[in-house]
Amino acid sequence: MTVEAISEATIQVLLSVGADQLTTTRVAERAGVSVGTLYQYFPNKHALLFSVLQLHLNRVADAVERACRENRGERLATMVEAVVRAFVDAKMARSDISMALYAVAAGREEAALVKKTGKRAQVALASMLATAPDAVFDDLSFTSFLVFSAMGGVMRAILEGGAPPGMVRSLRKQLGLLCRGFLISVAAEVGRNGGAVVDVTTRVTTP
Amino acid sequence: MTVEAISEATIQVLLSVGADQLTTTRVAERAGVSVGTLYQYFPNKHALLFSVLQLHLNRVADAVERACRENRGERLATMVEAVVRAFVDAKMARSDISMALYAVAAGREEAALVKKTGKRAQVALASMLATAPDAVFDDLSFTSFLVFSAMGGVMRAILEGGAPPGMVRSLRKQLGLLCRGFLISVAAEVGRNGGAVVDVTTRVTTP
Amino acid sequence: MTVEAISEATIQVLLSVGADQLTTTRVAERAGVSVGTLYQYFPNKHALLFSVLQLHLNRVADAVERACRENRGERLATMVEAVVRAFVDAKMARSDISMALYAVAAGREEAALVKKTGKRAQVALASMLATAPDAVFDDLSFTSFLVFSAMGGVMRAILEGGAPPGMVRSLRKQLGLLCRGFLISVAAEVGRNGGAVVDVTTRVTTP
Amino acid sequence: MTVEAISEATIQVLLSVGADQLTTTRVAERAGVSVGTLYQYFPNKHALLFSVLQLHLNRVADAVERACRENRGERLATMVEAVVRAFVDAKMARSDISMALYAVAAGREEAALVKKTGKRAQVALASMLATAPDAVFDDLSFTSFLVFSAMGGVMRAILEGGAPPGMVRSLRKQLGLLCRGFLISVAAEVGRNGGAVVDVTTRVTTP
DNA sequence: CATGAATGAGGTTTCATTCAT
DNA sequence: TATGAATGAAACCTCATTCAT
Repeated sequence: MTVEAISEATIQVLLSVGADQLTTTRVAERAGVSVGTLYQYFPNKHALLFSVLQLHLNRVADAVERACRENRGERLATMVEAVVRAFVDAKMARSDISMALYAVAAGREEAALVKKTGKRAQVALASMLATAPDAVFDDLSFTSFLVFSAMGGVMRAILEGGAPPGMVRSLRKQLGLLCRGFLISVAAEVGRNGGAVVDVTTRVTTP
Repeated sequence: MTVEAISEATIQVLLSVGADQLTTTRVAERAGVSVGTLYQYFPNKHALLFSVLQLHLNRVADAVERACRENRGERLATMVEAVVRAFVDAKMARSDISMALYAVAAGREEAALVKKTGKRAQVALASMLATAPDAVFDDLSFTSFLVFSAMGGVMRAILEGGAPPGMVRSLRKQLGLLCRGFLISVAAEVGRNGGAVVDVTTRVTTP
Repeated sequence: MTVEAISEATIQVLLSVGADQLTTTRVAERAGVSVGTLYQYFPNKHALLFSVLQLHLNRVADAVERACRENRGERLATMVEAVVRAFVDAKMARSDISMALYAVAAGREEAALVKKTGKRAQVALASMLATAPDAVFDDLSFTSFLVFSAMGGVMRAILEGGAPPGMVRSLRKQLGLLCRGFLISVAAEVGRNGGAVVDVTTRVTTP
Repeated sequence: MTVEAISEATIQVLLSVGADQLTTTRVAERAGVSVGTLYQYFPNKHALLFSVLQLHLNRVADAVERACRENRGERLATMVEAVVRAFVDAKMARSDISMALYAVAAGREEAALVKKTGKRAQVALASMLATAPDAVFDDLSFTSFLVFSAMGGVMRAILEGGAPPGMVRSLRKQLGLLCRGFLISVAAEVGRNGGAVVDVTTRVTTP
């Protein structure tokens, strides 16, 4: 389809020449259509970029939401593993797109979109975490925000750093440790303050 | 001084109109000088933005490096607290600059600079963590990378989300939990795999 | 056509305001198009001027080449008359262009182009002169160079001096004398040095 | 002296970067003074270039004038040899200057100066030729103009072509042939038309 | 619907010139 | 007199967008 060709071309141009060398003409050329055609599907350049960004962000948020939906009531470790896997896979499925869009996400409205779409994932995350049988949380909204933004930060650093192949597996594990470690700490904190019982898988003991 | 006025004006313009409405003329006006003067200190627009970014990134990396230097040999909890404090304070000292520069960091060379300067902080982090008496790590380089990029991701989300006042204290604590939780988990992993002794402050026990 | 309108406008602007008051905007205005259009046909100002110069130089070189081609084997006097006529006519056909372009030809690359295109004419000249039945030459390459550059010098002086009307006929004659006189002298030189036979039309004798 | 240093620097800059890369700052730098100083000796850029051109043109015109003055009453061949030598030597004495200034001479006022100064030389030339015992001329003004502009054209082509070393001697001879050949032809023409007696050194005969 | 030549506002950059020190 | 930072008009060039075909 023409629209898809243009969207895809946008990514390609973004990757090959960068965001500030991206011109509507170049995108159209790459898509194999004329500028005029591009403007028949997108009212202006900004809308084009915004649309592409939106598509990608939604894909990621959807993946996270689905993972959260499917893991309600599971143990914390399972939840974390599922969410991390969903997030990493969604980002990595088209890592080129993920990378390309960091440059687009810098704009004002774009940043707002990133925030808004992220919020969706965070809400799903919080909603799932509330059902964990082995952990109790204090401020699930803020906690989810931290988990999600930490994952996002690592993901970005990985992608922009030029992910070594086979890094994905390792990344899933480490990101799992990061999230689980944090959630356990937070839950423990709650336990300490409020006497709640915490049952965690990872036990660390002094000899 | 003129150069500083221009650098500062760059931040102001970045914050008030955004990165792609930033023009050299506008920056010069804001700085109270003429365009010509701006070009006597910066060869071109890109160099101006790059320079401002570099200044900021170095300030942050320096703060982290110093914290790492001053906490060698301390216990893990102390280290984490110090680094988180240094990082958050450096970012928050001029949170306007931090925010303004996210839009600048999207460029190609800029991203490379972010990576390079981040590496400096990560090296310092790794070097410090290696001296922790109560934890042993496997792949300190990657671990530091994760800690630093997670902190960066959270920081960015906070800043772009419009940090609520009084969030800083809470942020320091949560970021501390995030990092400590991760490091403990990682260290525990090592202990499990190689039998190394791990002595952590936070103990989480099942009843 | 648009391209021709722009080329023509370039000449007009060159003549009306001079080379260093020539701006791409002014040329576009004169051509009745917008700057953008100009830049769709010429990558930059330099290319525009270069192109116009090239066109003119080629026209002159072509004229000379044709004259040389058509007069192989003729007597020296005929050859000279034909070449002078071709050269003068080509320059005078659009004397405005000829004049306008002296200012353009001053640049580095432009001078190289002048030289290169001139060389073409000189080669044709030499090739023709070699077939003259009534004269023998020593160094035809250098001789042609002298003939061509002398004609060029005179032409330029005439044009920049503001050619009086009806000067053309006189000019053709005088330039003919100049070239023929030189060629005869050179041929005579050869005759003197090497004994070659020289048969010239113009005989000058002491009483 | 400062003025001379600046004039010389102008030539150097002209030669090293070309006329349209020549800036007053660059000239000042090369001269080892500040822009301010340059402006204390020359009211503006144009005056600077004009002055340098004027100096050079006068040097050449002076040389030709002197040669003409000193050869009044001599035979045509002697006159020609003297003038050619004077002209070539004046141009070659500082061939770098000669070359550098072609780019400057393209301007409007500059072209006028070239014409005006050339006129001086032509007048001297005519005045001398009038005293030749062995030739009679019709339109000495136009004839001198042709001789001078032909020499100028050849000179320019030689200089811009990158004069091979040792070309000078050859050049003097060929330029001599060119001028003498022309003058003889012209004089012969007069003779033919008006019956005047012409006594020339070069005799060309058919076997 | 598709095309792509034309548009022109506006951004970046240069550089001759000034003037306070 | 010498300096050189500051000036700002103006040049070059780009590119999002339109519209006649």
